[in-house]
Amino acid sequence: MAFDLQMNSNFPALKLRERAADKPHRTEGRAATKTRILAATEKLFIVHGFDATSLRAITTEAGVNLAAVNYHFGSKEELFAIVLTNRLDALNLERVRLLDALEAKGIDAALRVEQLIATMFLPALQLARNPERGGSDFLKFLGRAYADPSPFVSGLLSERYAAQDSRFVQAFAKALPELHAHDLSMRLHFMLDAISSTLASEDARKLMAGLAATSADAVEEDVAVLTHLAPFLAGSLRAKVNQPGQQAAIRAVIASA
Amino acid sequence: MAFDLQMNSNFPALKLRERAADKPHRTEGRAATKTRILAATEKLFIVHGFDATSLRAITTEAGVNLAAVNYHFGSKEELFAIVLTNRLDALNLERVRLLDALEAKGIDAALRVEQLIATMFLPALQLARNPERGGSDFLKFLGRAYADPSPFVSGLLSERYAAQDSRFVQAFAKALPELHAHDLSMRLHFMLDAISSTLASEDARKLMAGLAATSADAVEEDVAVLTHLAPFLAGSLRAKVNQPGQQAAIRAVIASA
DNA sequence: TAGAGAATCGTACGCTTGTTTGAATCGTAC
DNA sequence: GTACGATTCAAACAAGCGTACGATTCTCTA
Repeated sequence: MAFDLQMNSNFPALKLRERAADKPHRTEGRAATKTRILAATEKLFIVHGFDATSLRAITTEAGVNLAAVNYHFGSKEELFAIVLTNRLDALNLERVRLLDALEAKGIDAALRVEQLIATMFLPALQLARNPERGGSDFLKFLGRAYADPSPFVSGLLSERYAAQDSRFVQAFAKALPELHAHDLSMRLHFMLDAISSTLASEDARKLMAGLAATSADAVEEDVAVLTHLAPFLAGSLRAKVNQPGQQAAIRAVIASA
Repeated sequence: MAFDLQMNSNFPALKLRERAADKPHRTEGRAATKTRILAATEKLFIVHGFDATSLRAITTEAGVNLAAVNYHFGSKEELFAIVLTNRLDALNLERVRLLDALEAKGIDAALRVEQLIATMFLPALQLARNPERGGSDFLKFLGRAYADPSPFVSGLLSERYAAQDSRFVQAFAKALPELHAHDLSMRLHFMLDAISSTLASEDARKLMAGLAATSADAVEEDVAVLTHLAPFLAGSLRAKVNQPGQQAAIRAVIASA
């Protein structure tokens, strides 16, 4: 298990030095530039990812001068670090808060896995209903972030959220004691990779929207989505290897090759 | 279902015009340059993907002149199209051949899903044992190809292999008649995304290598890998929504939020 | 052996990238 | 009202990219 428990990241991009722009002379009389840059960055990141989003595209979208990014944020990486942590810190905080609550009240042994899955994904669904958090774009953002191929993005995520991730790995390990550690690790990786690329793609989100639309109430929306998602994922996590007959079926396929 | 059945792709990058270099003057007296470029391209693509692999990196790795790529292949896209189809045509041909064989002999109704999964992944495992096909690097290559974010790569794959993909979608639909078409489509997407990013990552491949290493025989290796993979994936495909008690468990989580 | 065409080479073009610079402008406090 | 710091601006920087071109070298054929 390659997780370590340090909470404060020392990821280079996060050593945000104090910038001149951080102590504004004027009394915050519309510091619109920084805000507009952040919004434009998020919007373009959702569509194109880190590498393919240029500073020129961002500043054009925001209607500000090209040099504004480096003036206000220092570099492209520092800008994206702020955009990413703005959204994801809240998410991960809420996730562990919910996990704490679940573990405090004790969990149904038989449905532990489904409840852990619900705990992982409910905060995202709830934040996705808050327009201040980007509304339904929040899910696209999430998918992009965890599927982004840039070493900068993946490094940032794994450094900053290692502790929270480890909490969930341990909880799943307790809920699935018969599963070897490396099998569990593989399956969780699997699960998260799949979720990420699904959230990032347009059609899968439409499916989820279809599920949610059947009920107007917010809670019922979450129930609808999670009752489709949880058994599906739990089924894969709980699957047993070497069921009787399966070996024979697979050997039959190999034989016809 | 957005598949169409045309076999011959008209994807722009595949309209490979006849190049001067294709009809060599000399009787193939070491045309090492083209081969070395192809090998270097594949090697670097595995590590960095399409966008992040520059022609200068390729030609340096291959020890040839920068202009050699455009001379022998016309463009970066045409070069990568050849590299990709070289490996993937053989794979997909073998996949449908195995599917034909399976459908001809009739499949065990109860284990249909496992057998279809085995049919999808066995050819990759077998090719991965052939040193001429890149050995174990073949799996990394596969993962990179299907996880690559470049529109060029994803467009090439979906255009060229749409027919084969459709064959498997139909076979799964027959094996899982109770699953709605859009649920099946979502879960298959899920499955393939997960497999791709897993193959592309180093640690997951080590896990699979660990499984395979327990048995020396080639067939037993495949059996070991597939008996771990198939039930896991089949479990997620077969999972039923709205099992009794699950809704309640999920509502309990929401209540503690 | 001479010539023709294939192959390689160095080099440069045009473009885009992130970043930097120095001057112009703005807002506020003295 | 003037002076100062914060902010904006146009412009340019160096570096990297894919591609193209003309000259040179190589290799086989006539």
